[in-house]
Amino acid sequence: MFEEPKHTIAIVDDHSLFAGSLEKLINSFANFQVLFHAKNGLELQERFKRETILPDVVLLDINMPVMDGFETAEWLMVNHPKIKTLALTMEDDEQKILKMLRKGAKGYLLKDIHPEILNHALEELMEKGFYHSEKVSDTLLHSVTPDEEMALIDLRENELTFIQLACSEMTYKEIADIMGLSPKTIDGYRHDLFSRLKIKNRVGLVIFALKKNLIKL
Amino acid sequence: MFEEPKHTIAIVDDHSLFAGSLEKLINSFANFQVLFHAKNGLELQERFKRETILPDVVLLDINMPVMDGFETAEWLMVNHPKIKTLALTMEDDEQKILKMLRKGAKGYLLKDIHPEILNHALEELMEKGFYHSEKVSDTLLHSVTPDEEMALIDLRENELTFIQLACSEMTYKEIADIMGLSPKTIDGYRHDLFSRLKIKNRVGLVIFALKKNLIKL
DNA sequence: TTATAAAAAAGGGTTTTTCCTGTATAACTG
DNA sequence: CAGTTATACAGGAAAAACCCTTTTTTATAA
Repeated sequence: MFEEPKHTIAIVDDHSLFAGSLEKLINSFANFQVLFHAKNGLELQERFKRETILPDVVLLDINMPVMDGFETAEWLMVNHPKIKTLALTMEDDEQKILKMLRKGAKGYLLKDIHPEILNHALEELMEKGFYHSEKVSDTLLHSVTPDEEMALIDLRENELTFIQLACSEMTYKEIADIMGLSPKTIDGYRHDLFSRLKIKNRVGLVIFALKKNLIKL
Repeated sequence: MFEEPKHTIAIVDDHSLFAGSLEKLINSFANFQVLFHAKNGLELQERFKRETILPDVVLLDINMPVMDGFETAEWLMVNHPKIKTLALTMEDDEQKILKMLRKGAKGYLLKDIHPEILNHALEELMEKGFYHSEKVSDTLLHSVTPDEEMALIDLRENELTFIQLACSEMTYKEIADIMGLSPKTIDGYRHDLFSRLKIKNRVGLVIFALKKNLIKL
């Protein structure tokens, strides 16, 4: 019987227990095997320099200490466009999913995963070149269908911080103090976001943040 | 050589991949073995009814669909006080850790775990009766008074309507119009509720309403 | 009917939010 | 280099939110 060579996979994940078991799981699949395992994006880059054989797929966690999933995905897209990146994360934050896809990820999976789903995702990824779970499909639908341009808005780090703080009972002055910026700058953030998000006041901001999972209750 | 009986453990965790590998890991420990595995608190209860042998330890995830970690910990504390509960979760949310400990958990571990740490935690748990990771110890120190559950507040029909409208982007003037009341009356509602609910502004009101399910997103 | 308690309204004040228009500066671009 | 863009920041002013106290209305029960 003809034996097709297995697709190789690199895991980039800081969670040692999870990544360890993930490796075993993947190696049990018929068509896939783990090539190596890196703790963060930087380690991945180093491995790429040393290794002669590169993986077909990179399983990429978003939350990593040194070089996070976004940076790593971007780096992979620029430097190794043929390698398929499958984002893997706890969070079902719509913003993050979209951002990850824009950074070049070919698919997105929540870590709360069943073995069969992972296998299916990998198969799809190799066959069709992309994979999206149901949850992600929903997200994409919501962003494409004009549920207003709300979904397409990308927030800078400062803006995200501002929103999260504005969802507390702090005054803008207090927020400015915490963020080490002038109250006038904060007011600029506020005004800018209000018009971009088409909201009228701080209540609107809280509702936006909740709908987009930018804050937890 | 004398062989000491292993301590038994039940895992309550919705994440099948994680829980599965956790089980294997625990079974590899010298003094511990997994007795069974439940997907949520309800399933745990059912198992407890059926089984004659109960576990020494319950590894309890906070985030579960049907009966979450808090409820389950509380139920265990009331019905099986001898069983030690070790909370296990992604989130390092201070409030949740404290809440979990108040619900009777004997220890708290972040899921991002190393095998040795888990083993150590379990050993400590059996020996000393409790285990706290560094992070949790910090949290405990910082918490002077764990804020009590929001007191049960009874709202009149008008107040409820006001709150619901105030959770939109309307101004108080507009709310007054809709409710057919003077803006000054509405201001009275606002002021009264702010002091009763111990909140500082409208953001606080939205958060209260969401926590109490007075509004949906 | 009258006492009284609660709800509604108002008066009058301070603070915060919101909305403009505009400047300074560094970073990027052709 | 000049021109564009992005970010931080300012002043001023109107609107809304917030706070405290007092008065009127309304309901209702002794």
